[in-house]
Amino acid sequence: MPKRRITQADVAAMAGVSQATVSFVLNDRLPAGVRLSAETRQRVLDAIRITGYSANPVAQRLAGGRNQIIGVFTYEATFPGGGRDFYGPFLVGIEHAAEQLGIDILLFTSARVVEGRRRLTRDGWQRLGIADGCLLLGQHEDRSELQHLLDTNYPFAFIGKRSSEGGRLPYVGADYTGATRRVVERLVALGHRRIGYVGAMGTDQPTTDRWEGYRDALRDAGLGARLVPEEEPDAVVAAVVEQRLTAVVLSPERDAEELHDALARHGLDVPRDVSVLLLGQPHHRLRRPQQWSGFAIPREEMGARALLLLSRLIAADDVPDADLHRLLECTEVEGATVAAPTHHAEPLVP
Amino acid sequence: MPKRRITQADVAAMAGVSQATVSFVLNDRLPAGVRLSAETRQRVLDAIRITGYSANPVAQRLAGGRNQIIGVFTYEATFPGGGRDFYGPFLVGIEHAAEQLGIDILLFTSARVVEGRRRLTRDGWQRLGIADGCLLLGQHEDRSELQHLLDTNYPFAFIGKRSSEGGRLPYVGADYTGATRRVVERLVALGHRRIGYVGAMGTDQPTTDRWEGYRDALRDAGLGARLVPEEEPDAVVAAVVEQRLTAVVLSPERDAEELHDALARHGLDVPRDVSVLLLGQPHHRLRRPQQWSGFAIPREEMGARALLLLSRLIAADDVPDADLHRLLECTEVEGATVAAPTHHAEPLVP
DNA sequence: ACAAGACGATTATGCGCATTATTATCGGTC
DNA sequence: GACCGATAATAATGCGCATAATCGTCTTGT
Repeated sequence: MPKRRITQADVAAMAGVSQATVSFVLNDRLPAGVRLSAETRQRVLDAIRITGYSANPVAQRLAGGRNQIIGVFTYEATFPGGGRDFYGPFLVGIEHAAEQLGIDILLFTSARVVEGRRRLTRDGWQRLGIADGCLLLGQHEDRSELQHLLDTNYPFAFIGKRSSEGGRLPYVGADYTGATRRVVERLVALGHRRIGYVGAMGTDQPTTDRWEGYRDALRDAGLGARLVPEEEPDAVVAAVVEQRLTAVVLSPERDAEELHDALARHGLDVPRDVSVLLLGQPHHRLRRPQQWSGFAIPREEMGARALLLLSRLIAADDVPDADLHRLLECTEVEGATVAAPTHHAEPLVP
Repeated sequence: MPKRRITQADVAAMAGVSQATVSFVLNDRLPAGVRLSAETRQRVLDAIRITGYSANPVAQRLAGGRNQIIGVFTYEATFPGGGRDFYGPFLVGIEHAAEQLGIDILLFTSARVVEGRRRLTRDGWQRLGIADGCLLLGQHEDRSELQHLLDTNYPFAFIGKRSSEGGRLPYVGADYTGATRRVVERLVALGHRRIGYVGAMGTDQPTTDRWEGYRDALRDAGLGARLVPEEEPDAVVAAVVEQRLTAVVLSPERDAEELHDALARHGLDVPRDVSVLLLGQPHHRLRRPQQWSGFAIPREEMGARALLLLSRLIAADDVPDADLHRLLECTEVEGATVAAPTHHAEPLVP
């Protein structure tokens, strides 16, 4: 804030035109019925350059214009449990794209966390208005909020697939289903026949997607799905032993290292006795440098592309439906926790 | 954005008062010459509750009020080289405090990066105005920008010590000098006599502070300072050998792991032959889980406290000078890279 | 010579709030 | 009964911009 900010009125005075004219030139979009001569236009442009004018984003927004700010709302609290480890990469992608586009990022940290979740309260809705649009991320299922979002015509986009609300929610997600499928197919190709899915059977999109990929891959291979919902590592190990699993795919909320240790305590080596594949980056902090096999969610790219999508939605309201949704491929991670099943693990009499 | 946002005018209508009255009640601060009866006040309060009114932050700001948004400006680009690893923790602290205070965070990612540094251009200054105040972080020495900041009376605070501009720059920093001093004293107590400082002799505050702590600790112990400015790990090792150093303190920009490997290649073990202490968290990503000895900068706390300081500056403009600056203690990290010097490393004839 | 456009702008208004200046009413005083 | 100080509020203004509504001045056709 310089001593006296330069306003459109200042520019107008210098160019010898009205404030409105300056606004027209700046937005490069003449309302119907308004015309400007090339010469006037140039005078205004010169004045802008000389004065070093730059728009006041607050006034812009109040007057119903755009201000090159996009909001980021995370449903889950960002910190407890090192949440930033998970959200961080998305943020990096968002910021990277924002930098390219000359956009500022507003983090809605003021929305109080209730029961571990941020909510879009009345206050929250009001605050969204500061930004031209908003990116939403995190698990969340409050129907009324989603509906409200759609009703208001406020530009927004989700990071992470959202198939509810009749597919009208714009998003950029990752193809968990396909990635899980490929990972399982790889196990099958290696000779694994008893492959477990370790994780809770939730109703959230990532979980159902992963399960779908797992189930379909096994079905296509003529094998059966085996859900291991147990929470406790030792219970998981018990299931592995009991069902004579030679490989498990692991939901990323589960602590792979704990499982690894539990397996070791029972004399099972990874990957010799059991292959372990991680379906996405682990949500907890890794304590050891081990390279887990599985796949990686392109979180940075998701963040960046979501911002790009949102920009389009803000700029034009006639974005084709097909462009509203985008699934990015996950990268397979070779890692060191997968191997062909050892012979003795194979039942001699299937 | 609900269908029709509720404004102060709506509340006023319901309470049967004027819009101004609502504003007075909300801000809980009557301008000289204005009085409100307790009864009217209550009616307004009720109307606010019933309508669920919540202020429009944009209008608030345009009218010269506060809007509970604080900006964060980082001088260095946030990403290249995994910068977020360094800035991340500050951000976490800031966000944490922001959540407590009900404040939103605006990241000024729109400021273009020129020569690896973000700059506060005219455009940047203008954009700062969106927020009530701003936190600045990163190395930076542009005098004119600092002066401008002071001139405009815009509330701001630095994260990281800033002694320039006659001590008028508010900051929350870490006590590099004291931490370095204690680390060196610890080495001396262990019996080390030839302790090198590995790092560039820059003019930036962290560097000069660390050097000061190092130099003073050695001086007080009657020992001489030994700067090892070499960049190349092998060159550093050469200096270590040549000067028969038994310990080195390492500037965090240096890659400790590379140095470790270079030492190993020359047959020097850490910490048996050479103790290595890190003066702060390493700026690069660690590839091995080794626990480096040294000290840790309380980055999260710095972020949080800086936000608190900024809040005070925004709320009241009569903050005592003494409260404008704050140095936090660094935590000493025990680690596994320090040990007493082995006898054979000690010169028999000093 | 005069209406009908085309041309090139300007004036006016409002966004939602903070704040300043102003007004209205009443009890008491000289 | 005119005057004053309190009391309790309201009207008016402006922040800087986008945008709708309006207004001159030329040209051109007839």
